[in-house]
Amino acid sequence: MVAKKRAEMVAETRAKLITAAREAFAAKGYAAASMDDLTAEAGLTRGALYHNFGDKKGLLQAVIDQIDAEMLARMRRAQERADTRWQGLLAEHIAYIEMALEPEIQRIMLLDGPAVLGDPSQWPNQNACLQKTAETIRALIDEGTVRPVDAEAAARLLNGAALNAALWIAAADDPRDVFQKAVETFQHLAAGLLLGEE
Amino acid sequence: MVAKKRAEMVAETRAKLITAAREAFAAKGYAAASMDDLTAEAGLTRGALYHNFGDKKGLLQAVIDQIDAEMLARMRRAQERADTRWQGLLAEHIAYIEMALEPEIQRIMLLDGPAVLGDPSQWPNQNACLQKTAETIRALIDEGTVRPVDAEAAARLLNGAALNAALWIAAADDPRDVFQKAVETFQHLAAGLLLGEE
DNA sequence: ATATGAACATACGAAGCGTATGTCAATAAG
DNA sequence: CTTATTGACATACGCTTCGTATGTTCATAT
Repeated sequence: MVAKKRAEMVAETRAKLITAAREAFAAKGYAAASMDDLTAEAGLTRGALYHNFGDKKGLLQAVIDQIDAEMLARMRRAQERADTRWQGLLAEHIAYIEMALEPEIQRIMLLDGPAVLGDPSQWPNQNACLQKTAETIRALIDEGTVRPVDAEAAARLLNGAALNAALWIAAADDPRDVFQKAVETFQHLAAGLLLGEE
Repeated sequence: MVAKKRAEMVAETRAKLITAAREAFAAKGYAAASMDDLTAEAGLTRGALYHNFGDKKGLLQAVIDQIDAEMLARMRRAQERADTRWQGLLAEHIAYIEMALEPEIQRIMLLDGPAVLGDPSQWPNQNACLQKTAETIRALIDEGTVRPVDAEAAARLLNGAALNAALWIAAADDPRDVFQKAVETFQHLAAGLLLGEE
């Protein structure tokens, strides 16, 4: 059955372009990645690109959506493996820090993405990672583990701390050593949200 | 005395270019800012730009150095006004959050800068804000207020949290309300670094 | 007085993006 | 079964922009 449905062919074309774009954006950065080059890499031309994604930013958006979904899945798995909900929250962020170590994620999600498309939390995707963290924090507040702070605020600050930790680690001479320090400090910070017995 | 020294004229040219670039980068973003346009705005041509700054990235670097110095001064003033060193640390970051509310700082320092020049901590300027925070934390550890964590790690995570808080506030419908929530949550998080009496 | 070099301006070439237009095949219509 | 239409690309074009190569002017050194 060589013949393929129309929709299948389109999906295949889009997938090839997104894959080529991921590699090009990760390797050269968004601005330096030529659309002629990356479409040729996928065996196509810019025509296919503009037809399917509108413009260069549209392609970046599609790449980001794909990566974001993968990140969300990994965070979810990390959280599910934890014993308590609180440890799940920590595990979630440690997973986030680990992912941010990958050059591809750094370049596309943390540097070029926000610069080109603006604040991630305003993305159509609604920033699934962030939503997920806020949800977890809400549950922790309800069960009395965490102070009654604003869940979204807490999620944003924790994510920001984790993000910077990742950037720091990535640029370090000894990533392993720095990773340890970052995680330790992160846990102390996060503990500031716990409901003490004062 | 109309005649100016050679060095003065050069400094003036550089200042005019940097000023025009700040406005253009802030208004349109780095990528969309045309060097023909911004040099014309300063009453010059691209020749002056390439002579003084090498290339477009060099000009961005100069703009960033200038803004970074201003930010450092504001953080220093905020810290000096505080009663205790710990409150100084908090005041420093609240000042940072406030600054990051300005579109100019957001666009240039938080979005385009890292995307174009890479990780801020690797900048020649050595990221004065970060160094300053780490220094303060070291002092707090020495005086026994803060846990003996890695000072640089703590500085990075706190800065990251503050940064994301600022981005969040900037995109909010009601910045004042969100600002309150962010600051409150930030203080809880930071308190996680304090040496408890456990 | 002349030479030299700094501080710009002008001119040129190359690359890249977006659009406008063309082509082909698949499906819908009659 | 024939024809019209539309989707899915490819090709061609113009415009903008960047970086460099080449002037040009003026101050300062000799």
